[in-house]
Amino acid sequence: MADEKRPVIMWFRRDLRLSDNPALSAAAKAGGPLLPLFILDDDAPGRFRLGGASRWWLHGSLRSLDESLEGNLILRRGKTADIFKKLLDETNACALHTAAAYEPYERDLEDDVARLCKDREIDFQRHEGRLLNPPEAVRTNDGDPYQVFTPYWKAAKRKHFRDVLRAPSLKDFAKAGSDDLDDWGLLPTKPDWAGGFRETWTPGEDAAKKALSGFIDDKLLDYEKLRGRLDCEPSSRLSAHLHFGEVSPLQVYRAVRHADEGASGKGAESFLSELGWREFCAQLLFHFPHTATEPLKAPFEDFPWRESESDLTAWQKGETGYPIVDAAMRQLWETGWMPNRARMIVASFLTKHLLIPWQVGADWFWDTLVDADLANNASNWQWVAGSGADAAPYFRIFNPILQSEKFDPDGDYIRRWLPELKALNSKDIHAPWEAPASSLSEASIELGTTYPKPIIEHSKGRQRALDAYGKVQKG
DNA sequence: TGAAATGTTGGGGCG
DNA sequence: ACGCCCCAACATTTC
Repeated sequence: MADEKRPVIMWFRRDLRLSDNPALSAAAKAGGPLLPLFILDDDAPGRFRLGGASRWWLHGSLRSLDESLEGNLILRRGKTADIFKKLLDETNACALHTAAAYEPYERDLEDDVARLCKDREIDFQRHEGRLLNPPEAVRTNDGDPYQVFTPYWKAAKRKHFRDVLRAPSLKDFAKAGSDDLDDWGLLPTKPDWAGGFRETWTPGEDAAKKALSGFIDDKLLDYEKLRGRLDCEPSSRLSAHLHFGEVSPLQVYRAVRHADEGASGKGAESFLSELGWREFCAQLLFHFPHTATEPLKAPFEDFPWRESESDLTAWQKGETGYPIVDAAMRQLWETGWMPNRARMIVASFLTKHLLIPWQVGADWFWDTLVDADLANNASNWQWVAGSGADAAPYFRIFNPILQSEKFDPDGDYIRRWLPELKALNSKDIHAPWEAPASSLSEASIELGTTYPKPIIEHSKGRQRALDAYGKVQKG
């Protein structure tokens, strides 16, 4: 076995937790002093480089992980391969453990490191941990990857899942030079746009566990009934915790199943299917890596998208004149997050009413979401746009007014994020341009001044989208 | 996890 | 009592 004195590296990536971390448990058992490492590789091209909101979260998550490791987390910044060359020379490490990654760019980095280790006869081990099922594991009878969600999830749930792992006890740490986290500049300074983030979120493994148990105690039972509602808070809000691996999908799966014993099972099943979508998206990106930026369905390469800087800006700033869209976009800007239903509504509005490419919307989400995740982002945008797997048919166009009436019946969500409409009554708040003049003046609203008129009329936008779709069908 | 257009049915008002 | 029309309510088709 390994020389007792040679350190064992645990390469943390998006698995910033101690419990149920197979790579960490293996590294801890390996014998040598543990060298926990995180690398910030900012040379990543375009879509693979961390967005602004994610950076804010990562800072908190690393701070929390370092505390759990009693200040022993080693931080390095630069090209991954270069850092390992140096670190392996410095420390004479004998082994390197990490959780296997499944995104295109990350896999390349991982392969570079694997080669490096092979050259130096260092034991490199990839472990599971990011997903319930590794992407290769769930296949159709023909051996192909699934492209339809329902049969995918049915097959995925039948697989055997390992047991949840306890956090290993860690005593013997290796020493090595580390950057100061504050020098990485992950937090915004001028301007500090993260005030709403700090009020809304606590990154880190402890907070992730609290969020999970809080969700199970308070929301799971009614999840099926209330999912989609915007005025109450049916969401687990676990997305960013899951993205950074502060909690594993297996921990979530087991906790929810356990809590549900004896109950109807409806809430649990419906919530776990969201976890299923996460798995489904991850395996789609794994098998079809080009879908990070290109449509899965080829005809969409010729889709007649529009280009409109002013429409895009209105959407980004939450000034489209459709309260439900604008409320969601403001929530995103202020807190780095919005609920799934809201994401569908704003994505449908951008790609269908405005005919702006889904990639442009995905870019904005990438920079503004604390849970920005390459696989989820690409697959879900393509799902809405109609170019993806098991996608919504293109003619499925959300009516933002009906969605608003259905999922925010009293307008509470709108009022929360659009203070300028605060005084408007519940009946008129979904479509202020149709409100009687008296309602508007009572609420001190002047359309076009205090709140915009709709940038496009719904029926016109709908018709224009249907025409564009017709062209794609012909081509 | 859509919405709109179109079709069908049946109760009730009315001459 | 009867036929006619209107229209809400629901179902089906279409985009």
